Amino acid sequence: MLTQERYHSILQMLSERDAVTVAELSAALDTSESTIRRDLNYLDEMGKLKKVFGGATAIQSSTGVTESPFESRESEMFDEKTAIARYAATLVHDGDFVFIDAGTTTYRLIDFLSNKNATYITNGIAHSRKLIQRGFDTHILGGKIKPFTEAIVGTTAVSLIQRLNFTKAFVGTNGIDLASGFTTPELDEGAVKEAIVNKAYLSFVLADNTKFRRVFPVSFADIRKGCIITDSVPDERFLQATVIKEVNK
Amino acid sequence: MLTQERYHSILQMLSERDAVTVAELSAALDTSESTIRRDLNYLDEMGKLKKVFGGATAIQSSTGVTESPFESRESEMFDEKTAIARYAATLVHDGDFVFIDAGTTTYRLIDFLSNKNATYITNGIAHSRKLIQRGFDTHILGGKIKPFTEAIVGTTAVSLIQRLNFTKAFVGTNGIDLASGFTTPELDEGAVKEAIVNKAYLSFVLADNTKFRRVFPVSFADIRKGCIITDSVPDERFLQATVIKEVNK
DNA sequence: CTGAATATGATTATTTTTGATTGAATTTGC
DNA sequence: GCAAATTCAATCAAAAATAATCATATTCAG
Repeated sequence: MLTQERYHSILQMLSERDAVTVAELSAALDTSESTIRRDLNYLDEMGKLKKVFGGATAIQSSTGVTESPFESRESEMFDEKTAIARYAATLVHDGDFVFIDAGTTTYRLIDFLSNKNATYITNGIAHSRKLIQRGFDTHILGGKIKPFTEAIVGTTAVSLIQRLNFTKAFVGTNGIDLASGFTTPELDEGAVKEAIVNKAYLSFVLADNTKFRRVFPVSFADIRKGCIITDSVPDERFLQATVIKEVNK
Repeated sequence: MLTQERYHSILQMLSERDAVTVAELSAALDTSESTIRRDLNYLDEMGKLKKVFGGATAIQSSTGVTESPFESRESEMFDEKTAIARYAATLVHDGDFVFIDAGTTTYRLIDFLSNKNATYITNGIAHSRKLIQRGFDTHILGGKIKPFTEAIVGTTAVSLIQRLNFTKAFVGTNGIDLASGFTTPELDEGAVKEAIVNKAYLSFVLADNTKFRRVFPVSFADIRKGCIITDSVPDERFLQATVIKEVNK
C-alpha cells in the first residue's frame, strides 16, 4: 500500500469518526503500528490531525467565533485585528443605532465597546451574548442560523434590516478589490451584508491588510460605500478610492 | 478507549444531564474511578465543567437558561423536568415547524430532540446555539434581548411571530391556574408567549407539578389553549379543564 | 545488475497512562 | 456535634503506548 494511500485512509477514517486509535488503524490498514505512528507524526506536523496518546483526533474545523479560547490567542493577525477593533470601538457615540456584523474582528470589537447610551443590533449569536453580558442594550436579527459561523442569514434577516436605519454599521469582509469592491464567499451572508451597508448612514469595514486585492465570489458593496479600518494599506490607489483609517498595532 | 474520547463522552453526558457522579461515569465508560477523577480534574482546569463532591456539573453560567443566580444544579424538580422534556421531544414529527420557548425545561428538551426533518425556531439565545450545535435546521426570532434570561422579547419579536404558523409550540410557564390560565411574571415575555400560543396549531405547555395553582402577574393564555405536559396533577379539576399528559420520572 | 535512498517491521528502553491502595477530607445520619 | 460512611488526593507499581534504533525489504536511477 502506498504511503499516500495510507495518509488518505487515515484522514478519511478521522473525518467519519472523531478519533481513532493506533491499533484500529494498524488493523484497518493491515500495517504495523510503527508505520502508523510514523504516519500520524507526519500528518500531525502537517496539521492535518491532532496526535494524542493512543491515536489521533480530528482537527476541529475553525468555526467562526466559536473557536475555543485556547487556540484563538495565536490566530493569524491577532494583534492587527485587536488594534482595528480597539479603534473602531471609539467610533460609537451617544444615541447611535449600531449594527455589528458576525465575524471574528467584529467579535473582538465588542470587548472594546464602552458606550452604554447606544443601541446595538447584531446577526451573530455569539456577538449577541457577549453584548448582553457586557450590559449593552442588545437586539438580534431574526432568521435562519448558519451552522459553524452561527450567523443569522436569509430573507427574514434581510427584510428585517430593511425596516431599520442604522447610524453606524461595523461589517467584516473577506476581500477588498478596486473593481469588485467588498466580497465574501457566501451568497446569503453577502445578501445580509449588502442590506446592512445600504441601510447604514455610515458603514465601517474592518479588515486587516491580508484582505486587500482579494476577490471572493459575492460582491456585497462598492468600495466607496464603506470606510475601511485597517492596519496597513498595500496600494496607494485604495486611498484614493475610499476613506481609509490606518491604525497602529 | 482514547483519553480524548473519554473527555468527549463525559462532556456529552453532562450536556444531556446537568450532573453526573464519578460512579456513573466509571460504569458508563468502563474505567476506574481514579481515571475518572483525573479526567474531571483536567476538564475542570480547562473550564469545561465544574467539579463537585461526588462528580461534576455542567458549566453554563450565564447561558441564560438558569432562572436563579445561584442556580441549584441538582436543581429542584430535575428528574421531573427531564422526564417532561424527554416525552415532549417525542412529539416532533417530520415536517413540523416547531417553536421552542426560552426557559429551562425547554432547554433540556433540546437534548432529547431527534427529528432532523423538522424546522425549529426559538427565542432563546442559548437554545438556538444548542439546536445548531446538535445539527438541526434552526431559526431565531429577532428583537430585543432581555438581560439575564437571554430571551428575545419585544414588539419586533411579536410581529415576527404573527407572520409564522407553527405546527407545534413548546412553551414554559410560571403558573397554571383554572381561572387565570397560564401566567408569567414579565410583561414582555408574556406578550411573546401569548403570540406563540395563538399562532401555533398545537401548544404544549411544559410544567412540573409545582406550577399548578400559582398565579403570576401576566396571563398569556387561557388554560384550554395549551396541552399541559407535567409529572403529576394535584387537582382533578385541571384534568377536566384541558388536555394533560402525565409522564413518569 | 548495482548501490544508494527510502520505507517497513521488530525490538527495546523510556515515557505516559492506568488502577489499586491508603490516609485525609468531606458529607451524611443521628 | 459526633461518628460512620463516602469521596478525595497522593502515591506507586503494573500496563500500555511511544520514540529510538536497527536489520531487512523495496524502489529507483544509473
